[in-house]
Amino acid sequence: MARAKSPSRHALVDSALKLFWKRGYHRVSMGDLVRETGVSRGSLYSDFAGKEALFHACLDRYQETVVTPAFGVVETKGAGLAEVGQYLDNLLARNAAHPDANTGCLVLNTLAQITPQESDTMTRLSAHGKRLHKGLHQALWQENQKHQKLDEAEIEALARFTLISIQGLWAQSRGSSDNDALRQYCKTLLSLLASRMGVEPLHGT
Amino acid sequence: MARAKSPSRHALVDSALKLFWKRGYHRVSMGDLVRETGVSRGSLYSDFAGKEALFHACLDRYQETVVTPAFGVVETKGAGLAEVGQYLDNLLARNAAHPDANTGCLVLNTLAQITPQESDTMTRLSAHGKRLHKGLHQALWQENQKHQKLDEAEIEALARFTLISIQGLWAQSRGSSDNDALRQYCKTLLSLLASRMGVEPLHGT
DNA sequence: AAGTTATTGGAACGATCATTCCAAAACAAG
DNA sequence: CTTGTTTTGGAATGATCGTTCCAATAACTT
Repeated sequence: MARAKSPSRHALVDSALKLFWKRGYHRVSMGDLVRETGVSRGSLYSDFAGKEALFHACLDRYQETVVTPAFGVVETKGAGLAEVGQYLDNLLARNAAHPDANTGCLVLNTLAQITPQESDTMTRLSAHGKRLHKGLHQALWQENQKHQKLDEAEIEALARFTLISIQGLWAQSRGSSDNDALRQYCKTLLSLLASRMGVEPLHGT
Repeated sequence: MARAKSPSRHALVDSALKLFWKRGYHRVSMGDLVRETGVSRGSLYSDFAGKEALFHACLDRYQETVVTPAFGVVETKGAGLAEVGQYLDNLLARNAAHPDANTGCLVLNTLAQITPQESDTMTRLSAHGKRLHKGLHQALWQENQKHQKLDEAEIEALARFTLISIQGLWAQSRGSSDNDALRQYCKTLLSLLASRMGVEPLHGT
C-alpha cells in the first residue's frame, strides 16, 4: 500500500507551499495547484481531503523547511542575543535573495486572510506564535544569565516585545522591497535589546 | 442634480467601511454591501464605478474618521514622545472597547490581502505608511530637540523602527484579544524609546 | 501475454461572485 | 392627475471556484 507517487509527496507539498506563500490561500485555485504540482485533480483529492487539508500540510511543511532552519539557531541550548541577531540576518538574507517576490511570512500572511471560524488553521498559526515566543524567551533568559540585569518579568516583556516587533518586520517586508530599511530596523531592534540587557553593542552587519 | 440620497453618502460609506474592516476586501460581496448599507444594487453601481471604487472611498474615509482622530495628536506641532504614548493608549482603548471583534488596522489587513497588481489600492496603502512615518519622525525629532542626544540619522532610524513596531502591534491585535500583552508591548516600546532618547521614564497607564 | 490496480485528464455540478440590465415602483414638479 | 426623473429589487450574464465522477490510460504483477 501507499506506493511512491511520481512526484514525491514532499515535492508535491513543496510546490503547493510555494504557491500559497506567494499568493495567499484564497488566491490559489485547485486548478493552479494541479498545474503547478503536476499532479492530477483526482490524485490531489485522493491524497488530501480538500484544499484546506492540503494547505494544512503546507503549513506543517513550512515549519519543517523554513521556520526550523531559520529559527533553530535561537532555539538551541545556550543561544543568546547573538543568535537572535543571526536569525534576523537570516531573514534579511532571504529577503535580499528574492528581491522580486516579497512573500513575507506564510503564517502572518495567512493570519490576515482567514477568519477565526477556520479554527483548524488558526490553531496551527497560534502554535507558530507560541513557538517563536518560547524560543525568544529562552534566548533572552540565557543572555540575561550573563549580565543579571533584568528580572523574570522584564525578560518576559522583552520576549513578547521582540516577537511582536518581528511580526512587524515581516509585515513590512511584504509591502516594500527596501532592504536597507529592513536592515536598519533589525539593527535598531538589536541595539535596543542589547542596551536594555547590558550587553556590549554588537558589531552588526 | 445629485439629489440627497436616502442614507447620506457618508453613512453609506461608513457601513461599507465597517464591513470591509471586519471581513476584508475579498470576503465582502456586493450582496453583503447591498444588505448592510440599505442601498440598492443599481444605486451602488451608479454612485461608484464598482466594488474597488467603493473600497477606495472607504479607505479615504478610514483616514478621515479613524486615522486622523487617533494619530492627529502625534501630527500636531510640538508633539513629542508623550503624544506617541497617547496614540498608543488610544489604540489600546479602541481594542479594549471591542474585545470581540479584532479588526486590527484596515490598511495592514488590506496590505496582506491584495497583490501588487492592484496598484490604485496599493498607492493608498503606502500613502498611509508615509503619513505615519512622517508624523512619527516629526514627533521624535521634536522630542530630541529637548535632549539633543541623537543625530538626524538616529532619529530617522528610530522613526522607522517605531513605525514597523506599530505594524507588528496591529498584526498581533488581530490574532489575539489579549489586551494585557498589547499593553505590555506598548509600555516596553515607549520605555525603550525613552531611554534611548534620554527622556525620564514616563508614568505610563 | 493478459489481468489488476493506480493514476490521469477533463467533463459536469452546484455555488458564489461582480456586473449589467430593466420593468416596476417611488417621487418630484406642473 | 399627469408628466418626467430617480430609485428600486431582482432576474440574467458570464466568470471562477471547490468538489465529484468516470472512462481512458498508464503502470505494475503474474
